[in-house]
Amino acid sequence: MNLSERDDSDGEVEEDESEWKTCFGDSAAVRPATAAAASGPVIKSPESTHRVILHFDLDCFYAQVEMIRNPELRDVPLGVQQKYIIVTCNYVARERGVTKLMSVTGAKEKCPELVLVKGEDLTHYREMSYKVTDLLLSYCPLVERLGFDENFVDVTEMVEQRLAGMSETDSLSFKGNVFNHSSADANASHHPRLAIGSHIAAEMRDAIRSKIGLTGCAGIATNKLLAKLVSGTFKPNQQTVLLQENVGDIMGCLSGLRKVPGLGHQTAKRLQALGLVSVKDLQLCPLGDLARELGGTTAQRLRNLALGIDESAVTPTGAPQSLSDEDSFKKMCSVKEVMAKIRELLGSLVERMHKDGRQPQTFRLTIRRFSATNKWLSRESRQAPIPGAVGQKIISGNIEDGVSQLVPLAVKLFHKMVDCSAAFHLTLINVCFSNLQSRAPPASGKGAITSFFTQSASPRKSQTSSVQSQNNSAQNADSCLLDHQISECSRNVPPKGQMTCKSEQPEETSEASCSTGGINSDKTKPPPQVDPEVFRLLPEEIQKELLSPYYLNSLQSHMSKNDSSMKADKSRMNHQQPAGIPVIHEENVMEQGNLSLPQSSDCNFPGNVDPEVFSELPPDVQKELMSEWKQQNPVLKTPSSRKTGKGSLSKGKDRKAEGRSSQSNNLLKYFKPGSTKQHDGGLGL
DNA sequence: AAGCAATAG
DNA sequence: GGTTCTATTGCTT
Repeated sequence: MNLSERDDSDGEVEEDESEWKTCFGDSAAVRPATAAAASGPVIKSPESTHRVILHFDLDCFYAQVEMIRNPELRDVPLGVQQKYIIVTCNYVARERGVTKLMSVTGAKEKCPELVLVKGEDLTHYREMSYKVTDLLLSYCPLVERLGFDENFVDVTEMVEQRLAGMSETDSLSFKGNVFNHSSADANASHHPRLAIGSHIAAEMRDAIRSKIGLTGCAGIATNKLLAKLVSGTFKPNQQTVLLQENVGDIMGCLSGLRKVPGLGHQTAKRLQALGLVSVKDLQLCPLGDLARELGGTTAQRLRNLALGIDESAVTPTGAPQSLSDEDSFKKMCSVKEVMAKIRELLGSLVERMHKDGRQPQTFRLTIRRFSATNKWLSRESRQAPIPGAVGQKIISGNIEDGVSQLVPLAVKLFHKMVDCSAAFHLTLINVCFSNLQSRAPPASGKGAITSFFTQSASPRKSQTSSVQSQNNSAQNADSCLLDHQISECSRNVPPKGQMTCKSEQPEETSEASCSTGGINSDKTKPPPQVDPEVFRLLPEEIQKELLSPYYLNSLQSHMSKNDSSMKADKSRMNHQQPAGIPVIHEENVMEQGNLSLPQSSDCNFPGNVDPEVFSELPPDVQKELMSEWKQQNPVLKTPSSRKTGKGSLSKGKDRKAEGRSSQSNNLLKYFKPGSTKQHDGGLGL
């Protein structure tokens, strides 16, 4: 867990603007899949600056969780320890010089009174983490997790609804900080969407605090990159808006290439080999040079990142695609020890798997061998299918049996990697379940569709259950306007670089009292949990299926499930279009591309890609896209390999979502009674 | 489908 | 960049 500081050294303030011609965005945004809405209109716009993206980042997450579990830790310097490392610490400890990723001995030297809590077991953190995600999901379906303590939320649709319901934009204001502006300076009526976004962010942060008890930062901007960058500019427990006119500033403030999210140290090294060390270097580097070194699409993507351009979608994360447990140690060199460790790890993994409810199809064992050089690198793994019977055992709750049956499999894999007739020295073992399948619906016939809906019922029971009470009360957040000081971590920490940011003072959070639980918010619709709009669009047989007692039952027992990917699609249509040509029709964008869901016929050449746009792409990019598109089709196959003609429900979806729905892995396929509508009801329409 | 690299917190 | 314990995606075979 790494709630890293962003030390913004100062940098040249660079012009942003222009350069639009280069902005082909993230390649992901161009994929037929992501471009969503197969039948939607192609909007030619350099970047979707009308989007409103939120990034949430909890303050020293592990430490906060521990302080909730034991309130006596609130005011003492607290460090969370994994092995011999302080992975994070609270702000009291930070004041005394403790930093993240410091060795325990080093931290004790700095701060002898430091209280340590063991944090190797992630269970509690994971649970809290999902509570936050689920709470955000109760507002809006487009929530993407990034690690345990960060979430992106695409609130474009919510913003549009509120905007449409407003008579005058004069009364608008920004909540929280505005990057590089004083409050007097920033005119909210010039940036109505971001202004509304800042209010939504404030409401969500307040809900997270009042319902869950966690504080954190938020960034409000027009894409994920910028939202993430700006969310860290005022810490802790504050939020910041980034205006388009300041994109150049914030990118210029980054102290090095590594500060660009998505640019890791390997690519930073390769770029350094080209003589590029600063963000500005990357911005100015001729695309050809970059492309030669990294390939066309990567070159374009990196360059766009350096410019603050990022068309990548907020992709709903859903239930995890794999569950793993691991342990590291100084030395393990006997088979006996290895077996014991594998058993131990499998025990907790199987239990987690059981709670999840899905059935794993493949098992993987990973080891790390000791080696003086490159000690941390070098993980090796072997994986194998899990026999169906074993998988059944796991989910049926027979944990002991499940473990016992997996051990031989693990041992087999172990011997594929380690020759036990020779000496060995391991420093880590990891066990992992992946290819997680939801229970196959007993129904025959339209298997794919059925599972598309029913699978949602089971996953993530454990994590989600806690939110059930929150669903109802969440809509309340809108009307919650009572502010009150709580100040816990209320120091205002301005960015180190020079930014004349005006802040709301130590940001206060609105206090409880507004969280009177949701009374009765249940809407009863044709099928109670289904967005009526979406429902209307479905083919009749699917409508019938949704109304079947089987499905309704499964839904009703899982009211906490929200979000439909179809709903997600609808909103995606509005803002995720292939980019490419510098023509801006921002005002029109939102009207178009509604409700095209079921149309998407079977044309496999992406109907959503404008041939004109395509033809203007660099040849190598064209080639890459073509080959990607070719690979789309096989992905459609369900485990039973049928293409399910009417299964074209998922046609316009992005590849990730596609894979997920058909491979059945996760959650996120369920309906919740108009989540956004409920929230917007108050102020929106 | 398998294994690994890169990226992330 | 290096600690830990995860998790995801994309490349290569």
